[in-house]
Amino acid sequence: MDQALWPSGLRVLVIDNNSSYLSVMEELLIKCSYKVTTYKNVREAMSFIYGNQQTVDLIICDVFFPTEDSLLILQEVTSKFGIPTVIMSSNGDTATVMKYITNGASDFLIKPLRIEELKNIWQHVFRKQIGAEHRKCNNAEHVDQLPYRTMGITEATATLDSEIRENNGTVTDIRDLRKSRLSWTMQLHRQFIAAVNSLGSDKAVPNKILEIMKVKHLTREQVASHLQASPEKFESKIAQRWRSFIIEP
DNA sequence: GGTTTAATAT
DNA sequence: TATATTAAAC
Repeated sequence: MDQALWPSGLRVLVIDNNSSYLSVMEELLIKCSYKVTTYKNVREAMSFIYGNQQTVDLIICDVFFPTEDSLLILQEVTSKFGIPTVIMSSNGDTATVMKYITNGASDFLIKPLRIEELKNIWQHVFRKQIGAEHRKCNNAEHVDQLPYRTMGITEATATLDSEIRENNGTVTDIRDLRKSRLSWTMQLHRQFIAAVNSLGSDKAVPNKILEIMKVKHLTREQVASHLQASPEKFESKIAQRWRSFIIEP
């Protein structure tokens, strides 16, 4: 293969709680002549990204089952900074892969990763950029405006024109007189999840979530309702019970 | 008495 | 099914 064709120096951030596999990944990626940064948890990795903006081109992240909210933190950051994310897992059942891909992951790779696969991951960086340009030209609705549970990005949905947005895409107002009830869009849901995560899963109550989200015309009741329906909340509760079950039987 | 959550309604 | 509303529980 022609070494010159590879985008050497691509800055890759790897997140995996298994430190031995983290070093395996680092070794493989360095062989691809990428620049590698490694982190053992999502939280630290995200603060690195916030502190060093535009120094990461691609993120490779392990699925941290059962605390899947890490994926949602990733989503928030990647959508904010436009960094493509590749998910890796030893378990590659179709439902799981589908779930991550439809939630914005650029690729889903099965462990153990071969260097042949890593040599090609740079394509996601370009694909993402091209996709963004394409969306701009077509004046297509943004993925963030789709309902957060939609399975396919091709599904047609009316845009919420009166969702007032800032430049970074953050929803600041949900008022829409055409709609009788609120629709939780991808972006609104991300902000919700970000708020839940910034509190703990134990301290995440409707009032505090609402306070952090800073979305005009969003009510405590709406947040409460969403919190009940939130699969993330549900799953983290299961995880919590799991832990307490294991620790104190 | 406000807030949260379970249950129920739409 | 997703969101809203009710009402019990905290």
